[in-house]
Amino acid sequence: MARIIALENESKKDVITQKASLLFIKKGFPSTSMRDIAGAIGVEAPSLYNHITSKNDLLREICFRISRVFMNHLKKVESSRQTSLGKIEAIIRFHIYMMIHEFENMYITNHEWIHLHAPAVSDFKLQRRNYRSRLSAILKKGITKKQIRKLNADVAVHTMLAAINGIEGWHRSGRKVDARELEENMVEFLIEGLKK
Amino acid sequence: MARIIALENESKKDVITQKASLLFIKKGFPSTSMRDIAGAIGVEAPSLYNHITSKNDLLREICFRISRVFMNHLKKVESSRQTSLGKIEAIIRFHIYMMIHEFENMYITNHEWIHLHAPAVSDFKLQRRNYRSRLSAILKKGITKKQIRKLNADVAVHTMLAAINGIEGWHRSGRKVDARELEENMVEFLIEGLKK
DNA sequence: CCTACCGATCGGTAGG
DNA sequence: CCTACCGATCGGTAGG
Repeated sequence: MARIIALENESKKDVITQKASLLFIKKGFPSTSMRDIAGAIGVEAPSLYNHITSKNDLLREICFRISRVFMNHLKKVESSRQTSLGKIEAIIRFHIYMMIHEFENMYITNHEWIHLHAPAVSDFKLQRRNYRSRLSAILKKGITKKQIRKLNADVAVHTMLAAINGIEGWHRSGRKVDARELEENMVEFLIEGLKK
Repeated sequence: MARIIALENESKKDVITQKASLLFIKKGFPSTSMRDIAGAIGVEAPSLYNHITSKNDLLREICFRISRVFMNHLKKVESSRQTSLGKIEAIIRFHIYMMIHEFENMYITNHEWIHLHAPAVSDFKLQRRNYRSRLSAILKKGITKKQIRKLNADVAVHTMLAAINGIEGWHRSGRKVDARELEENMVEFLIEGLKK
């Protein structure tokens, strides 16, 4: 019984998060009011607070869930038996996959995290910095082993991640590109730019 | 005399725009209040309205000035005598230059344009679309002439522009990278990815 | 350039 | 899940 109630709460919260995500993308986090979210669901704003803690908490959960997913993936890649270039390609493909299949939460994480509150915002920045410096380490190893072009590794990491995050422009403009074609073209562009 | 007053008004307006830009970057456009801007200058909020029309108008002027600069540059490149790859490199270098030297206004234009009001927002999207499809045309010509790798041109345009706009991450994190090193590494990465 | 102030809207709480 | 409502804050105007 307690189990059923818990499940009902979770699913209602998921509905809120989902509707909120779409509005955050459309209007931005600060311009989306709790009344907007409530209206999209069909309830009054105060009712939302039976399921969530605060508007900012909604944002926090989205950003940290995405952050966790990338951290877990990175750990697997780091401990895999592949060349450095192979690892980078796996990471690139995973970022592309996430931009396509988790677009809403990716967009919000990439753009609205600045509105996180006091401890969360610095935790988030720290995780991000850590993630990128570990990518940088993989690139540097690949450069040493002459698999990767001699580039400034930090510049290369920022460049390739930004390029992939640019897939958002695709969703926004509503252009029709096959996901597979997008992935293959982007991977070729980036890998050929990196490959020695 | 009228001339002098006009110049004074312009310069005061420039101060407002400049201070507002910094706040828009730090807090986002919607979360920046007119009181924030006024406070940063040292006046009361209503005083701002002697120099500007509205908060949204401030955003509009920033976005359309940047848009105009890119359109003018593109026109020059299009009519220049260079290979397609040469044109693309010139455009890449110009985008990098702008991201470094006009960072504040570039950041706002890239991120906050969604908050533009009714006719401006669609004008802006139209200009953007037009600009990108003209870059795409240059790429396609380069592919036909076998100067450029056979890629989906729209994907390539989005990818390279997003990559360059990613320079914002650099400013934000406050990392120290020499502008010249940043430019050369990024150009090499992107051009080698495009070159046949 | 200011003070005084407007109507609207915000996130969130009380109480049921 | 609702109504009723809070204090705060918003963009902007009036009037000087």
